[in-house]
Amino acid sequence: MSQPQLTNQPLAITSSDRLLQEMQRAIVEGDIAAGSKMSEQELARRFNVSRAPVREALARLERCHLVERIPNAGVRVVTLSPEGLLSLYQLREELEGLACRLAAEQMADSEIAELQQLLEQHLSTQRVKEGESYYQEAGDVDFHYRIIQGSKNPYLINMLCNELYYLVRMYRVQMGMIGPRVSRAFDEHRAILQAIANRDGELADLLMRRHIAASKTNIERQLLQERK
Amino acid sequence: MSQPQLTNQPLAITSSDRLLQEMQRAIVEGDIAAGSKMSEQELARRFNVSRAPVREALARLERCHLVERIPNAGVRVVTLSPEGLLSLYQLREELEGLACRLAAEQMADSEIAELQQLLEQHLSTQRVKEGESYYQEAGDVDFHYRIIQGSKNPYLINMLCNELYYLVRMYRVQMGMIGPRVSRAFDEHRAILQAIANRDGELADLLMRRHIAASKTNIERQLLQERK
DNA sequence: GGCTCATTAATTGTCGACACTTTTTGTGAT
DNA sequence: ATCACAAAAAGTGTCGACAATTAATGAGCC
Repeated sequence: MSQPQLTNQPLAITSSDRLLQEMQRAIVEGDIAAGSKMSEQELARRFNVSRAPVREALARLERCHLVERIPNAGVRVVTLSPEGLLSLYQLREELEGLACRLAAEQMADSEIAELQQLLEQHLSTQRVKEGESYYQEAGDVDFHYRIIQGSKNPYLINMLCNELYYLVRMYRVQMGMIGPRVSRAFDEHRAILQAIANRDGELADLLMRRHIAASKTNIERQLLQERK
Repeated sequence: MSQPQLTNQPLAITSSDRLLQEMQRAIVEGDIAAGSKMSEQELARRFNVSRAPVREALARLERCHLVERIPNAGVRVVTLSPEGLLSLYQLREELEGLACRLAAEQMADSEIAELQQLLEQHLSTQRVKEGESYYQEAGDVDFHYRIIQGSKNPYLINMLCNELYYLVRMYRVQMGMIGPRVSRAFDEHRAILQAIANRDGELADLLMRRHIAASKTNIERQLLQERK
């Protein structure tokens, strides 16, 4: 039940890989504040490496939209905003909808069966550990991840699993939004998978869009609640 | 009527910017063969710079899917394939369709008017220089570019204008596909823009998907013709 | 006191050199 | 001749230092 592997490189091989993972985690979880500026030298000192791997890692962070870089002026962590969240989820709806449609065509029967099994397993685990949100998050990630992989479209996979995933997670974490919606999400997952099993791409597409839209409004509500 | 500016940095400021542009052009136009391996040292010698900016440029080339990098083993130019083309255009259909839907909501009346004017201008230029494909290409790029910008969704803009654009262009160029389809494409452009002007996002979405699908089958036909 | 401009400090971009990994070459055995 | 294994060559990853650019500091003027 471990966190699924979202990158091709199994474990940190090189220095910059380690850095990347550390900084991804730090930014996503807010250890490095949103909007703050990151000095290359400071990071180099902090992690006991040269500036070269730091630059490499920063370039990759920019790639997954966690930092913004201005030439000759350095990088700063992105700032979260309702508009940003909306833009991000607009894309997710479209892309994951497409992923479902393709998965309904491309996934092997064995892959679908595996995923069904995994889903039931998550559900039982969830029932035991009621309210323990981490497992929900892990299960949710796992489900979406497998469907995206099932689309067999390498560009789509790269966008969702490498370029957009961490920012989505950052929004969720920093808005304290890994919350309830558990049983409902499970039901929605099951319906989506059933549509895929029936090779009904259109329906799977529609259901996934609704699923993500629901998640979006859920976060938006949370966001408004904090500001009132 | 110059090539529209697809990147935020107006002109090459830093060394790696220059390198990036040179290599993008070289790869897209086939000066550096698809599938060939690129040595950092060799590139450094060839462009009279150190390896540092070369690495920077290569990282950005990877970002727009023009090269693939294997840790500790170097980078090689991507290879073109019918499957790759299909995957790419599947995404484009979806993303540019979304761009149209958003543009229908977000574009200012003035922006739409400008684009209409530009389109007519392209058409007249095209009629004069019948068959001169470059102008067609430039006009096409320009049209799509403006609509994408009109979506006002920064992630969508980045994906289409920075990450996918050059690969799309590589497929078109290396398959000798900047060809006819001129007047028809213009008509399709006009219909799409009209739908946007009418604030009919649904229709603009549909028309754009068809427009791209037509372009795709056009390239596929070309590809099959070459192999017969 | 606030603004402009020159000077200083800090940060990024680039360079050449070294350490480690991968690939190639070459040697010997089956 | 083919294959396995070892040595060498090439290439990537990392390091520290210098050059160029940007941001910060302070003096002078209004």
